[in-house]
Amino acid sequence: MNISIQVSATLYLKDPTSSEIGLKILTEGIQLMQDLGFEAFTFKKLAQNIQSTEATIYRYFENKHNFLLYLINWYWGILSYRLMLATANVPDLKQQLSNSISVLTGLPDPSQLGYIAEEMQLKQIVIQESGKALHTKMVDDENQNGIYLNYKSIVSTVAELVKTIDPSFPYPEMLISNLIENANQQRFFSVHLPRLTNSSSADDAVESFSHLIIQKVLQS
Amino acid sequence: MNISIQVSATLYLKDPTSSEIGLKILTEGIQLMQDLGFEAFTFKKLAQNIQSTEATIYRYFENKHNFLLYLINWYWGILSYRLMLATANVPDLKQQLSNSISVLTGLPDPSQLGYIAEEMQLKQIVIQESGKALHTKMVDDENQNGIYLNYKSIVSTVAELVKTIDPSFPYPEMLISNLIENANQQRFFSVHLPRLTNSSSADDAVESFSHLIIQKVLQS
DNA sequence: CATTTTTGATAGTAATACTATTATTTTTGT
DNA sequence: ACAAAAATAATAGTATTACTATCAAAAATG
Repeated sequence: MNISIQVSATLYLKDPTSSEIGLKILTEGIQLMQDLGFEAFTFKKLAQNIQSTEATIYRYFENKHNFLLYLINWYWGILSYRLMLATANVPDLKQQLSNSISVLTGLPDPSQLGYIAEEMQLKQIVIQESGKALHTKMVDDENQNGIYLNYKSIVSTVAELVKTIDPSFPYPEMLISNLIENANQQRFFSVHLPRLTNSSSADDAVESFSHLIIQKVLQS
Repeated sequence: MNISIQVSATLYLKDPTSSEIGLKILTEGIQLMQDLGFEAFTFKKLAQNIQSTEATIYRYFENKHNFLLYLINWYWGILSYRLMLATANVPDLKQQLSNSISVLTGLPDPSQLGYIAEEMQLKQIVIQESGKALHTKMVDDENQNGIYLNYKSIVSTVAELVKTIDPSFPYPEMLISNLIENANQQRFFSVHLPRLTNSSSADDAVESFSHLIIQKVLQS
């Protein structure tokens, strides 16, 4: 059975998970977004890929910007869910935090609890494209529409954990959002600008770095 | 007298600093890029702003993507220069590192040594738009053309400092590129998604956070 | 001051990001 | 099973963008 992940309803005109063709838009859209990148991705090309028409896709999504936001929101929904699983029934707060950092900065593993098939592809899209979705003149409106609630709730949850463990630490939200953003950025660097990082594809330096920062920076 | 900042020659067709109209493209272009954002910015609009024509601007820059890369490269050139100034004749390595972190993560100050008029505007553009320049299918080619040399050299220089101070620290490049990227990201968050950060516009929490990380993470 | 270079003015093209219309197919409620 | 409603396909059309091309006028230069 599939777990339903919440995606803000302001992001679509018609719920793509409610029909065959909607699901095809999602699965083929993810693939095409990865293959072409956001700028070369068009609804026309996607329509051809799924043997449908532009007009049909436009009935689900207002434009490709909103489609990208949908995918990103979906990703944060998945992470939010995995975060819950990873901390449930863990009595020790420091262990909860450590598990959270692994979920947020590590690589998803198909054998992991709560793994969702699309997660790896969505993560790639978040790494490659999320800056283009965020750094727009529309951010403030979109934020008001609750588009970033999933993300903000993740940061807030883990930052609360930090506050409980070390109430004297002055920048809990900054610390967590930094570790999340850094993980994605460093994974991008390791592929395209390896001189800017110490993350090789072999070991998971990004995750280790994150744990190290937490361990050194928090008093307990 | 103005200091000349090196910008990679592969980024322009004709050096914009070599003519009146070229300089106008730069100064008005920076302004318009800030006002409109990268997606709404066009050479046509810029041409109208400087009472010239699209064709003229196209003789200086191949397209707006390259124009943005030029601005970003210019910014890293300025930082690179300020980094040199801030560490010259400072005997203590730890003080050199601390000064470097201030240059890279703090806000420029007009009364500061080596301040360049355009720096603040360029910084804003880097914060808002640099993800769009970087996260493209062309990164690898552009990297080969030396577009990122300024940035890589900054990271490398400061990472070397880290290595000298604490040879046991395993992720020096990651640490520095993280602090640089984080500073820009957090400044964006503080304006648009304040829940994700602890940076208010009043104090400079971003810079303090960066110094704190360095201090806690390195052994000396 | 003749020549080269640069710019201005204008036109044109292919692609993108949509909107609109109507016919056809699919779904659904009874 | 069938009428009504909804969804989709097919097609056309529009404004804008991101350029390229051409040629005359102006400016710089040697």
